[in-house]
Order: sequence, then structure tokens, then C-alpha cells
Amino acid sequence: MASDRPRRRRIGRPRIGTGMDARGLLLDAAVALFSAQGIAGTTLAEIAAKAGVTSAMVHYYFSNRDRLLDAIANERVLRAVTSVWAPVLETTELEPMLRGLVRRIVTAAEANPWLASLWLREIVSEGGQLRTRLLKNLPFEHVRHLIRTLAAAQECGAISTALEPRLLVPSVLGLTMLPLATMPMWQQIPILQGVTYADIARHAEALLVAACIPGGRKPAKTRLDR
Amino acid sequence: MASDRPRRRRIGRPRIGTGMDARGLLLDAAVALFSAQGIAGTTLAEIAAKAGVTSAMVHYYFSNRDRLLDAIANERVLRAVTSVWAPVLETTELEPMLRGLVRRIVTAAEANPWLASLWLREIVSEGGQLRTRLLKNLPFEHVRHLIRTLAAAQECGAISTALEPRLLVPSVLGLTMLPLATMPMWQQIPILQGVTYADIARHAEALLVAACIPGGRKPAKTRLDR
Amino acid sequence: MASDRPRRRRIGRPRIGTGMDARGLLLDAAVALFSAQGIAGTTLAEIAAKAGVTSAMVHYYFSNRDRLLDAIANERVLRAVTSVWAPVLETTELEPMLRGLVRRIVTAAEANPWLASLWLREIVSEGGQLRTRLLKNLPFEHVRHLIRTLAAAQECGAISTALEPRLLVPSVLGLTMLPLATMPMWQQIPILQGVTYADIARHAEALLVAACIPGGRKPAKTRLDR
Amino acid sequence: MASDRPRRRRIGRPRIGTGMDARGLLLDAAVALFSAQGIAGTTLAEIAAKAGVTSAMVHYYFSNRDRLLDAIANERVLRAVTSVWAPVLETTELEPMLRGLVRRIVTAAEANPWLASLWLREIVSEGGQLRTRLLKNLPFEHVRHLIRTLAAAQECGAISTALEPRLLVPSVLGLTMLPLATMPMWQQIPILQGVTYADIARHAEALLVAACIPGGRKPAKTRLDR
DNA sequence: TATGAATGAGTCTTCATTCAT
DNA sequence: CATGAATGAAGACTCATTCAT
Repeated sequence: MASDRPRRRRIGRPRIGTGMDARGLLLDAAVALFSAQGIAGTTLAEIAAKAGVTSAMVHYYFSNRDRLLDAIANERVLRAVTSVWAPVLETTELEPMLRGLVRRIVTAAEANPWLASLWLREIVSEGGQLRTRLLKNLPFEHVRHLIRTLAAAQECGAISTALEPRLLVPSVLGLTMLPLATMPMWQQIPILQGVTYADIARHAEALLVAACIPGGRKPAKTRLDR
Repeated sequence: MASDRPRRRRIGRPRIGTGMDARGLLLDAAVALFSAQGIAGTTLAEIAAKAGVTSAMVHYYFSNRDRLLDAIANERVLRAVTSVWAPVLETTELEPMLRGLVRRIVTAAEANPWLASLWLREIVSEGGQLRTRLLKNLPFEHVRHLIRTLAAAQECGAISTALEPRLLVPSVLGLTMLPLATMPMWQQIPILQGVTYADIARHAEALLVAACIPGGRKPAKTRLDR
Repeated sequence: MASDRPRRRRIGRPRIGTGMDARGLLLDAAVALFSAQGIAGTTLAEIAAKAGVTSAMVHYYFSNRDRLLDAIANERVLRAVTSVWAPVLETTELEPMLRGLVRRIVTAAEANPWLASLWLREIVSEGGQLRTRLLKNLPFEHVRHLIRTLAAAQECGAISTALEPRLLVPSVLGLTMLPLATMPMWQQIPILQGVTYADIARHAEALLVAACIPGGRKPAKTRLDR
Repeated sequence: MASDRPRRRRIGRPRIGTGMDARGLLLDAAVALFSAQGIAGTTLAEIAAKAGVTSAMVHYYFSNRDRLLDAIANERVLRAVTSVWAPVLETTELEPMLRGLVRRIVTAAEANPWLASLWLREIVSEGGQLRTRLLKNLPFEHVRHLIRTLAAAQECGAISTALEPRLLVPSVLGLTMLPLATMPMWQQIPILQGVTYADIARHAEALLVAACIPGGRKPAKTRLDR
């Protein structure tokens, strides 16, 4: 009955300077609020207000709350996730693969300050509201590639068998996304203040490489750190 | 106006067999639903229904939503957190400290299936509804002890300086709580199925020890794994 | 998720004098407003206000608008319709069958002032909101009985074949329900003022009997009219 | 502010083949949707969509919803009503008057498939949205003429006094418009399928003439039926 | 203790209406 | 003529909260 709303941006008065029309502004506002308060804790009116329009505009562009979430998943989160994982397939060796992955994760989180928090609460959390929306399009092929590379190294006897290949991806994410998402929180606590994005990247790399890559690789690490 | 609401459990028909009165049942129901759907996504009526009472009873026992969350934080979450951190002070060496911490985390998560998910979404997530309620009572002393132990080891030159002491706690949590919280999710994905609590513990320990404890400690690891 | 609302009335403080609890009062208010303004033109808040409660109470008792309409269909309209049609099966002769039907229709409309209007707009009108809700439970058996009786009389040659048996029911309804529903309207127009329920019954009977029952039945009519 | 809104059709690209400009198409779309869903159940956007334009165009042509309804009443409904009643004044005898009326009603309903349903719901129904808009312009003179003709016949003793002259018009309408409006509905029910417009006309005529015109008028009926 | 009835505030959604282009 | 963007008002529905019993 309700004819379809306009799908993407159209011509006509794009606000110069931002290159953003109202639709893009709404997505940005949504993503910022969702990461700060959670999706369930954010009203459409708040999003609209942050974007400088009425809540009716949210329905104008996205029809309803559900489809707004779809748009967030596909046009914001998936984009970031893909940029992180896509290059994995181009590598064959474990160490550069891990280092590259870690760095891209940190870079993506720095470029999209909403990413880590949103990922934590709405994608990996039980019942997260973006999880199923994203699951369909996730880059499983890349994940499988990473796991196989580690498993192969293990079979060669090069790596401790105490490591569980299937837990490598959760480990990488746990060592990056979790600190990234909680950085604002640690900053409140005196003992933990002052950690930077670069610190997180360096620390995660060091931990992973030390555990996965045997032998005297210290020099390599040092060089790459700069 | 709230007159004298009972603060803790009261006498009168504790259900034999569970050792639980309605108040405890409500806390359990709440904690289960919160971990599955998030606090913001859970109504008092759902909690009441799961506990087999009406939502008016939630007000009878907790006065209002806010104080229910307080009770959850203090009587459920804090208890688990303390059980994990308290023994840290009894150790002085880094390796057993880390191994013990990891194991107690996994044990606590196994005993309280709601713990990891709740921690992820409501404590470490930005704007999590239990965060401020918990922050006052968190065992910062223990965290500081762990950090100092690592820093001391680093100063002795025993450990790579690429590791950031302040990130050690987030690392431990990222390597345990994140996989623990997301286990149900990975189980859905063929490549990642079949990981157990013990796998997570062993994997996290191996990773941390390999990175933090230099030299040939492989045997130690193997022995402790059993 | 939303547990089921209480189904029917329960004990506890029925308002003496009306014998009606809030649920019944809401149904009455709804039926009155629906017949006066149409279902689509009536808000739940109007209904609630007319019943002296908040619109939230409508949801408390009926869950949502749709189920309120179901309740209206089953607990108000169907009841009236059944009272009109049920006795048809007890008759075998055409004339008393028609006379009885007409009288019961008029009686029902007089007892339930909302009936005729509601029937006109929400049951027989295209897209009427009670139509499909009612269709499942309508007394088709009785209608079929009436049609067969007329068809049989026609085959005996007793009645003009210009009459279409399948149109007999619509005719009866058209000669009763339509004038009944529009009485308030005609009362506004000087030429048509002053028609009573009894007038409508007598007129419809006279028309139907004159057409369907051949021969000198005038006396019968006269007697029954009183 | 409304500046000079066009009152009727304007020049400029009348779509050849239909002889209809956008304004006429909008009226047609409106009338079709109103008869199918009711006025209250139809949005301006639906009407616009059906006419192939945007809802802003509805305002361009009609200024607002209210004036669209005025236009429907005056330019569509009144036209049909007048065509039905106008010839009544040219007759003086009851029987041809009734027969003509019935036939013109059926013809008008066949030519304007929206007429019967719209009339039922929006004109004769309590609170119908076209009622007051139409009442000012209704052909009461003709109605009065019909009533007087029947009353006169009754005074001559030619007709049963059980008939109520003031109910004659409702009877005619009930015997025609109601079956016409509900034809699509009966078609769903096996027992009642297959009735045609001609059936309705013949049946209504037969019923009315049998009741109003005493004596052996069968031949006349038969002749006119063809 | 425990409940059902009742409410007010808030959220999502729809829609007529306006206006610059 | 015609459209897309934008809005305000209103309606359905949810939910924490209160209270008499």
C-alpha cells in the first residue's frame, strides 16, 4: 500500500561541504548514537534530532526502524568489515596476514569511531540487532583462509598445538576490538589512561606473533612497528 | 511512599529444592533475559513471567527498574567478578597469575552462563547499564597488582617491550570473555563449531604465556593443561 | 512476548447497576461509535473515553485494534445475527418464515440501535472491516433453507417466476435493514419523518407477502400486524 | 495563499483516448478506491498513485482533502443520482414510474461500478462522508412526487394500506442498491452465485409491482420484462 | 505476599499538507 | 504541471509504575 520510499540519494541540493544529503546524515547520526547508547536505547527521534530533521524524515528515507537497521548493516558496517578482511586473501604467510589484519582493524576503528562499540554490542552480543542482518554477507571465505593457514603451520610442527586454530579469529578480535571498544572506558581509570590506537596495534601484533610465530622474530616486529 | 520495601530476602515459603525464594528467582530470570536480549530489550513483565509471577511483584521486591539493576550488579555480577579477581593478590609470579586468572574466568563463565554476554554488553559496552553501578566496587587493586608485575618483568628485560602493560588486562579479557560470550554464535558457523570451555582456557593460556613468559616454557604449559 | 491478556470478565468489583465490567463497557462504547462514525473513523482513544477509561485499557483487554474487532464480531454482532436467523429452521412454510424473519430483524435492530448501521457499513459494504471476521460463522444453513423453500413454491407454480430465489434474502434485508439503518437520516427530511420500527416491519411484511404469497391473504396480514 | 487553483479541467495535454486529464483521472481513482475501501480507509497518496501522479498533485487540483470530497459529490455522485431521478417527474402513473426508476438505478450502477458501494457506505450510512455534501442538492421534489403518487393510489383504495408511502423510496433503494452493492460479496457464496444486473432489475420490479399494483397485472410485467 | 486493574508518558508510524524547484 | 523534501499532528501500541484488594 505504502509505495516504496526513495532508495538511495538523489540529485537536488546536496549540502556542499559535507557531500552528504539528509539520508547520509541520518545514517551517520544513527551509527553514532547506536554505538554510544545501544540500538535498543536509541529512539528514532533522537537520531532525527541529531541529523537536524524530524523523526518523520526517518520514515521518509527508510520506511521504518527495521529497514534503517538494514541500511546501517549494509551501508556502514559491512563496508568497514569488508575493508578489513578483503586483503587477507592476498596473503599466504601467517605473520604478515596477522599483522595486516590487526593493523586494518585498528585503522578501521580509528576511522570509524562507532565501529568497535557497535560491533561489540550489536553484532557479537547475544541477540545483537545487527547480527542476523550481517551474517548473510560476512566474509567467511577469508576467515576460513586464515584458519587454514594456521592449521597448516601447526601440522608442520612449527607452532604449539596448544593453540586452537578455530579460536585464532576470536583471539585477534578480542585483542583488538575489545580494547578499542573500551578505550573510552579505560581512559576514566587512572592506571589505564593514555593508551593510543598505535599502542593497541603494536601490543596485539606482539602478542599474536610471539605466540604464533616461533623463533627469533623480534627484529621483524620492531621494524614493522614504526 | 515506598514505605518499607524489604531489602533482601524474607522468610516465608522458600521453595524447597531450589533454595530460592521469589526474589532470587526474579534475579535469575532477569540475568538470563538480560544476557540474551540486553537490558534495554527486556521488560519487567518478561522477567516476571519467566519467574512465574506478575510484574507487580518486581516492584514489590525491588521498588523499581533501577533498583533491580542495582541488585543484579551487586548480588550477581560483582560476586562473580570478585571470585575471579580475589586470588590474584595471593600470587607474585606472572605466569601462575595469568594462568590462574584465565582459568577462573572460564570457570566463572561456565558456572554462570549469563556472565560473559552480560559483561560484554552491559559492562564494557559504551553506555552499558551496569557499568557505573559496578565501577564503584571493582577490584582495581588487583588489576594494579597484575600490571605492576608485568611492568617489573619488563624492566628486568625479561619481556618484549612491545607489550603494553596497561593492555594486559584487556588482553586477558579479550582472549577469554569475548570467545566465551560469542561461543553460541560461532557454534552456528560450520568452520568454528565444537570449541569447548577447556579449549578456550588452554588457547588463551598458551597465547598469553608464549608472549609474556620468554624462554622454553612449553613443558610447563603442557603439564598444566591437564 | 506479550503474554496473553485476560480473556473474559473475571470476578472482582462488577459495577452494580449495569452488571458491566470495563470490558463490556468498552465493547458497548466501541459498537456505538463504530455504528455512528464507521470503524475506520473511530480511534481507540474515543472508545476508551466513552467508556470512561484510558486508551491503554483497550490494549489491556483486547491486546490490539484487530482483536477488539474480533471481539465485536463474535460477542456482539454474531450474537444478534444468530438470534435473527436461528428460528428460521423451525419453520417450513414460506409466509410465516418471512414474517418471522422480518419481525426478528426489526426487533433486533430496535434492541441494538447500533446493529443496522454497523451491518450496512462494516459487513455488507465492500471492504467492511467486520465482513471476513463474520463470514466464517454466518448461518448459511438457514439462508439455504429459506431459498429452497421459495424455490419449491415457485416450482409448484404458486409464485411468479420473475422472482429470483437467490435474491430473496437480499430483498428481505434491503426492505428492513436499509430503512432501519437510515431511519435517523430520514427523520431529518420533512416528507419522511415519523416512521416507526413497527411501520418498517409492517411495510416490509406487506411487500414481501404480497409478492411471494399469491391469493387473498389480506386477512392474515391484518391479524398479524397487531 | 491558495492563489488561483484551477477549478475545473484545464487545457494542456489531455490524454487522447480517454478524453481525461489528470484531474478527471484523480476523481476516477478516488471514486474507485473510496467504493472499495471506504473514504476513511483511503489516503490521498493511494489515490495519487492509482492515477499515476504524486499526492502533491491532489493538492494542486483540489487544494485539500475536503474539497476533493466536494468534487466527488458534485461531479460524480450527484450526476449519477440526477440521471436516475430526473425522469420521474415525467411520469404520472405508479407502475411505469416504479419500473423506470428501478431500471435506471440498475443501469446507473452498471455504468458506474463504484456507485452502489459508495452510496451504501458514504451516503446512507450514519456519518457517511458524502452525505451532507450531497443532501443540499438532492432531488427531493422527485421523491415527493413518487410518494404522493402512491398515497393517492392508496386513498383510492387501490392499494393495501399496510404499505407505508414514506417507506416506498427506501424500499425501492433497498431492493436495488443493496443487492447491487453486495453482488461481489454474494458471488463468493456458492448458493448465491450467478445473479446478474438484469436479474436484480427484474426481481425488484416484480416485487414492487406485485405489492403496489393490485389485480392481474402479470401480462404487463411479462411484456416489460423483455 | 500476590494480583488485576488502571494510568501516563513515551515511541513508532501514518498522513495531510506545504513549499522550493 | 509536477515532484521530492520536509513537517506537525495524531493514532496505535508499549511499558514502568501505582494501588486497592
